[in-house]
Amino acid sequence: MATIHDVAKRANVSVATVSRYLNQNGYVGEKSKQAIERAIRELNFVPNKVARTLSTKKSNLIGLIIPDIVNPFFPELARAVEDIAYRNGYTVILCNSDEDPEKEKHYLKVLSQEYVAGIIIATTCEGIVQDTDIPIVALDRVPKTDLPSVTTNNKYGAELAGRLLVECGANEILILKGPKLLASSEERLSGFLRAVEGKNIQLHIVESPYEMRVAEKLTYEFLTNHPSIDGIFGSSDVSAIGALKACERLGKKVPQEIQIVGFDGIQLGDYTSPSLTTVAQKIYQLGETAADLLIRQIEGRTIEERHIEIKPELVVRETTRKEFL
Amino acid sequence: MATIHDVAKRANVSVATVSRYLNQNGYVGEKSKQAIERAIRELNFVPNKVARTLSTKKSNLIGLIIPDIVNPFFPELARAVEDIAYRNGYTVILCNSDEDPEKEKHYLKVLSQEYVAGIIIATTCEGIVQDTDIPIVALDRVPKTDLPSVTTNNKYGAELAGRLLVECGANEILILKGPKLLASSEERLSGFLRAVEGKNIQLHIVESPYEMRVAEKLTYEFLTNHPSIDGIFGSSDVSAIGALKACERLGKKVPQEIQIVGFDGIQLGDYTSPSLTTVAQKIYQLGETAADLLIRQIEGRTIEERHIEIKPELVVRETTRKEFL
DNA sequence: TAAAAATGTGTAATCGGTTACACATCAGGA
DNA sequence: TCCTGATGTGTAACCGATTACACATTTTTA
Repeated sequence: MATIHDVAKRANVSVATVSRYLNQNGYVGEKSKQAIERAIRELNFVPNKVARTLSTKKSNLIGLIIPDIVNPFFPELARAVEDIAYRNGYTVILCNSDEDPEKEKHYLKVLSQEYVAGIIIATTCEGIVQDTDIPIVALDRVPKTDLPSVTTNNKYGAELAGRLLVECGANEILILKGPKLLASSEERLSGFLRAVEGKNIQLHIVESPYEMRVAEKLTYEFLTNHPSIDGIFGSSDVSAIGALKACERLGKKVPQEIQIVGFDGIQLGDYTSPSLTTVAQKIYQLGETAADLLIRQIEGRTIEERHIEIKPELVVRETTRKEFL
Repeated sequence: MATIHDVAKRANVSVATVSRYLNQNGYVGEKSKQAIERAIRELNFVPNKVARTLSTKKSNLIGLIIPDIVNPFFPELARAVEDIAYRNGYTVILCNSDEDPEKEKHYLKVLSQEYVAGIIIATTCEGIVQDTDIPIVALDRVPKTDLPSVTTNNKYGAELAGRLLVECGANEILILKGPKLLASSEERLSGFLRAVEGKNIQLHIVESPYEMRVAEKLTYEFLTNHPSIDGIFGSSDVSAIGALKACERLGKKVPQEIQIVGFDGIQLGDYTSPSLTTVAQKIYQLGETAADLLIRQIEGRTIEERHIEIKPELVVRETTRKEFL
């Protein structure tokens, strides 16, 4: 591999000049420029990023910390981040935290050792992030700190779900609430409640983790004891799909006997039968926005908004009835 | 951030000694060791990976090049790779190639500029990989070169699918073959054919990309013209699920009127209704094995097998009939 | 036309590690 | 007792870039 010194020698200039040419800062005369370009071509020179990073203390790497890429919400997010990174000359390091503070800490450490240019973190991270001067953007789940963040307007979205179920004639609704730890889960609950309050609807609230099997089991049990339930709000699509499975097992017709609305808009919801009506987060847009915000920060450009909220969108599919709309 | 020099000074030894201590090579006396440990603790010293990489020309980064993380096959693969990497002190750089040779080339270049320790590549990559001395493992799709590889035994798997359809009484089968470019697609076809040949079964072969919507459309049209088809083999789960959707739209009962078998074993197949019978690749194991093989190579350990094949497994769910088994 | 500003370039230190090599000390075997 | 090999340590070059600073030349400006 040719180095900048080889190029300099061949072009009969100093390394400083080559470096200036490469980074397009400082002055470089026309003649030198030509010579350098020629030398670079002939030597097939590619600048060494590691050396550059060591010197400038800033790499072209972006760290992406998410709970688990296998969770269907995250691939699209990761993809969006990667796309934007790619377009801006950055590369993405993928970190699965499993929401484990130890792993989070480990990755934060590793990433800073790698001099990453910035970090996007979509995980609860209990105030772990603080010490560093690396640009960070919080995604989807805002930690308590006041990091720049990109989130979905959960309350608004859940309200849409609530209104839809009400309009479609649900009278007794089971809410599969998400884990207490997640702020988003509480927001969704409160948004939903706001939509249905005063509508004379009977509500049941069950807390369920965002795992299909568990949600299925909980719903199955609950529906067995409360057969008159005719509407379910899953605080995540995964729970909603679990609920859908439970209805199927119980022989309850969806949407005729029970209507279901999820939240998230993961691809999966489009492939179930019946396909899932849901409040779709604009996942790609979330990732895109976060990456954009991060790169802005990295490059020291001005940031208009530090906290960006993206409105989700109701996607009416087959687990709710159409006749009312 | 403290450097190795700070540690050396504080421990009253030379940087060489500290470095030896850090890397556990060369001799370090007991006294020096104690002093160094103390200094490291007091200074909160963390070695700078970038400097280390520059010096040794080898980082702790592993590049993972896949077509698209959004494709449901890859998150689990990526997760497996990341898990193994994590356990061995490596970190994963995620690259989506979209099967685009330009992007592949770009990433290969970037990764080598980053001095990645190794690369796992799951993409067609037309002989692009060759020049380098970076350890590489081909995953899932073997390029023509003789890179170490980890693949699913596609022929065997497709044969299982064929046998199952035959045993379950299918007489006229539609094969949704994958893209010509993919070797695996041809292997699956040939495996399937081997299983059904001589069984007096009528076959139709349609080429379909691994995209649900397209597969759905193609199947819909084909079934409209060939209503007597009673079995479908999707060369990927995604196509099979598309086919399932098409059957649903046509009012064909699955598995009573048409039976469907997919290939891949993506999570999605478990959540459709009816859930998809499929030949499941051991996706996690594929990723695990590839990562393991790569790290072995990186660390210069001996490699028994350069080409590892993993047998897939029939997962009988609800798109095939049980009574025959 | 002289001073000031802009342009062009090179030298050498620096980023933070690794490691070849030289050298010192010490134990054990002949 | 002398030699040999193991043990322990430091000096300084090196990995491949960036960049502050000094200096030379050319162009503007007054």
